[in-house]
Amino acid sequence: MGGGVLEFAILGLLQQAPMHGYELRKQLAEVLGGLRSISYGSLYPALKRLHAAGLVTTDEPDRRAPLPADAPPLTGRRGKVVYTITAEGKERFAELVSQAGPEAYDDGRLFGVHLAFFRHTAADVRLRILEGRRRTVEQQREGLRSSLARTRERLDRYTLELQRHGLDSVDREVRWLSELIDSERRDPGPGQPAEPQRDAD
Amino acid sequence: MGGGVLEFAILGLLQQAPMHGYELRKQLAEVLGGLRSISYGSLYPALKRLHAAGLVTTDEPDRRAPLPADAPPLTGRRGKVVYTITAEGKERFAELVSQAGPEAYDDGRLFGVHLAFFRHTAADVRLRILEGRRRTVEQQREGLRSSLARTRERLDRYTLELQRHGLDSVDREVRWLSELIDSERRDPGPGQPAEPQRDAD
DNA sequence: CTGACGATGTATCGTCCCGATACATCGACC
DNA sequence: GGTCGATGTATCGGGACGATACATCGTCAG
Repeated sequence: MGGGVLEFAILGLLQQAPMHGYELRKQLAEVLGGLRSISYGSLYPALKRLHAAGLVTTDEPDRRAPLPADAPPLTGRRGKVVYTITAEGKERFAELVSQAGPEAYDDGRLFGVHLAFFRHTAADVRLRILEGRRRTVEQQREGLRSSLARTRERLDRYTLELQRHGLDSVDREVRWLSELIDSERRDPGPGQPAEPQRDAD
Repeated sequence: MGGGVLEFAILGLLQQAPMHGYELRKQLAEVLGGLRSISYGSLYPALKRLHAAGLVTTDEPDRRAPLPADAPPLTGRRGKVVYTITAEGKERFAELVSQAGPEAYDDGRLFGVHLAFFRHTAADVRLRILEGRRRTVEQQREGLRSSLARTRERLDRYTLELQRHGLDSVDREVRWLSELIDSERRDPGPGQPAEPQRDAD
């Protein structure tokens, strides 16, 4: 729940269709940045937590195979397990998707998941998340800049290059976000732009 | 030891001067990318492991203060602890610094630490690490490229943008590495270019 | 003088996540 | 009939993190 990046992403994928863990993992790798693929050591515990919380159900198929006593160890015949999102799960996902506070953009991974499911997000929330993310990254950039300015002389060439490259990446991220924001403002797409917001909690 | 990114970085910093944990943390944040600062929940366990392995010693100062019995709870008077690298620690650091295999560049964080301590690294090892890193990142780029080509139609605008940005970052990293490699080849700096390597362990 | 505050400083807890690994089934191809 | 690779479920040990508690020190206001 606290971090919960994975749970969020899993709910988002299961929203679209029920899936096996294996399939889930592949989709997850694509959605979450492409490089860093998710490990089973994260996935199955996350699914277990979601199941315990009643947000997904498992469609455990026939493990009623006879299995005669001639196979001594036989720790427990594995079967394919299909995970399906529950009504509560959909509710939770809708909640998560409408979060527009710092928790939605301060962590880059969480921001990535939000972005991946932006089509389930209202236009005004999208805009606030993008702007929040830009502010966060801009602050990082300022931190890096001043740190680099302070230590410029004391560092060797390689460390300097590393920092310069990092600063450049952050700079590009800001520009990328700015483009997204502009484009979002020009064409808000589906979702209410800045609606009532009267009876929010 | 397996991962051991932090241990490596700590040894590298202590190589230069003995330090407190607090100071270590600040320096670490600068060396390791600048953005992601290290947490105490990582730092102190790492120091404990290093201490247990005999790679650092602690200069625990006077905790022989009287402390009369009028302070009931008093879990155990904290004192500043200065960490100093041992001869074994220096040895271990020298080993780590001369690793030029996949473990040095497949993990980006580990590569970052290697780069941060490149001035302790022989010129030929530097070059092999940089080239290895470039190969790794190039493979990531190809993976991303083909994945993007495969799924281009099925993805919405935001996911697409995320992947495009990711691909762009990876692409820039390759170019950055290429510049470093060229520069390294033009001016190898200190360190033997392709030396004996006879009596390694 | 005193007390509040922020920087410095050490340390642990619960939890998430990861890499490695084991176990298991299935189709294809030789 | 045998092996290989893709599919598939699951656990283990350990590293890293955020939050938090505890403790010391200088400083500046009242």
